[in-house]
Amino acid sequence: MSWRDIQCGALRPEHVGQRLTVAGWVDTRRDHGGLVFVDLRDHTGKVQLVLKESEGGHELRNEFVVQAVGEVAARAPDAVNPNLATGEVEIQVESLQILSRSTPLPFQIGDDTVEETTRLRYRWLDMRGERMQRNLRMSHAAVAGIRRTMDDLGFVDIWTPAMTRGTPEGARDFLVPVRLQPGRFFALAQSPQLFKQLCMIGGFDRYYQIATCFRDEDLRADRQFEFRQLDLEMAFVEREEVLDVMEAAVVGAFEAVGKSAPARPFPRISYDEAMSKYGSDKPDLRFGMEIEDATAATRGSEFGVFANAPCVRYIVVPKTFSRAEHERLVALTKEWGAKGLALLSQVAKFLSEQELEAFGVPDGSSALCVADEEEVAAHVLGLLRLHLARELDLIPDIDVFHWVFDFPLFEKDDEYGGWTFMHHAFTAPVKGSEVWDPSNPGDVRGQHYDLVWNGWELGSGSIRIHDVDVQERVFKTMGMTDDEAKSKFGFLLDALAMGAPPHGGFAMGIERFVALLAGEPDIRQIVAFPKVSSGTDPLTGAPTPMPDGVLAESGIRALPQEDPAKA
RNA sequence: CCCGGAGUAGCUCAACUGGAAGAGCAACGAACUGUCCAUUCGAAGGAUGCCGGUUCGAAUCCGGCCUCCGGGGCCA
Repeated sequence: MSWRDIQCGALRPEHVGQRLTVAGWVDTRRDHGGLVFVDLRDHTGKVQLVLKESEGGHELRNEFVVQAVGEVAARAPDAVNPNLATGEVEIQVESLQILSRSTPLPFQIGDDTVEETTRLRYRWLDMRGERMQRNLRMSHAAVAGIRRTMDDLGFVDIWTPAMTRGTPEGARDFLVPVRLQPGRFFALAQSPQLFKQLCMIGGFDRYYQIATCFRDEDLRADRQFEFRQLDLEMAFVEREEVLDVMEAAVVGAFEAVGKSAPARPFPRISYDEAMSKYGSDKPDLRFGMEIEDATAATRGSEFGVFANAPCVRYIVVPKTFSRAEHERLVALTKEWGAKGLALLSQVAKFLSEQELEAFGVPDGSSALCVADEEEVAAHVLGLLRLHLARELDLIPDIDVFHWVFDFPLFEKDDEYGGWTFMHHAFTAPVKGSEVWDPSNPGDVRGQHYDLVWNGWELGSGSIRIHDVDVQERVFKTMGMTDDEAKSKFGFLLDALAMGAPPHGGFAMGIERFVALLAGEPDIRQIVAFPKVSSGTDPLTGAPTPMPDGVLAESGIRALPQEDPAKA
């Protein structure tokens, strides 16, 4: 005997007259004394059970798991429920069995006003609701669509280690102590980057993986400690071929979830344009409000703040600001690193007619100006642009995908004063600039590309270095000695020296992608069991302290921590 | 680490300038044979996140802390 003959949401008039077994959760019950109605729910939907006095319906409570046997009956015309797919039928229960009881619930299933911490603490209940069912199923469908696309395109799914060698550069690693090697640690992989390159050198030509990655950095709406990425790598390719595959994967995912896909090819902008117009390398292109430059026009201004600044930039906002509103924005921009934020109308008295004309602010609008280093002005105005667009509700409900190209290969390292890579150390420089002055590499561009959807960075990729000399030059530019390079990345240098094909690839964050696909504001709605911002799991209570003996076995000892209960 | 917001019954929220902590839903008891998030009646439910201070009197004001959310820093 099976637990059920049919799922709850599948019952239709065609089943009338059949004696069927159904099973599911008690969604609601309406107890009329001699007659009890129960909406029985599973993930496919609900069906109404009708129980007579003798069937034990009074004992049922919300979220009990029950099995019912009965005849499917047509409802009387005036008893049809048009809000239910199964609303034309009901089950006249002959026997009912309670398979599992439930204590009173901390919240009602499907209540979308419940605080997220409570939902996460009782995620198994949250998952019974329509929202998580939809999101996790959509996530599955999107990944299935991606896998299908990759398979069709001849990519080979190769598993790479989660436990690997730590890298001091870039994001912090999660460390794994090793009992057999006391005092030594694996790092959880931040991405399969080097392994997939080795797969190319190993002759696999097209690799992909839905890879789990780990980064020990503060959590955000779009960041968890662990996340998955569509990770792919191709040998003997140019940039365009990689982009083409990625667009195919994105479209494949859209089609798999039944949404109309964005038009290909996706538009492109350069890093320089993104930074100057939008102050961000992942600009939200759903709206304008572009950053403009008034440096030339104010170079000889009598207004010293403008005249003496290395750069004067501004955005024009379709609103006038009160003094209080302006002051609030000033406080915000100072927080972001600006010295101030000038409202053009307030400093207009110091400016000439010509200067004011150069700004060209229409009536009813305001120009908000930052006079500072170019980098600061771009950064601050970029953040302000986003902030005001959200606040003033200027972002249309559309989807914009685009690529960003021509990133610098290196950037200044504020912490150590030297140079470091902008994305990772394995991105190839653009053709023709394979040689540079390691002490001043700021002008070298990399064959790097980012994919952006509505201002979220979905992922990035590059054509990699396949020439061992170029790779050594990159390490050197980062201030690594030959010995250091050899000890950290000797295996890569060896591999590159033994017949490395030209290759390149990409990595796209699955949770970010699905969150946008599902219209969710953060990736916790896409992750079955996410962590909260403090880096803890409210469901299991992890992480937990470990007994000293366990730590000792792994060759480590915990530093004493202040006990918050005593403080 | 920094900035901002929030924390009142199991859940979601009220409580004006400091003046007796309240509602809906859930849970509990009861009535009811056609409801559909049934209805009606009844009873119950609270150290107002924690610690301290001001006050005749604090959910409300002040100080410190905790937790969650958003963001900055950080994050190929």
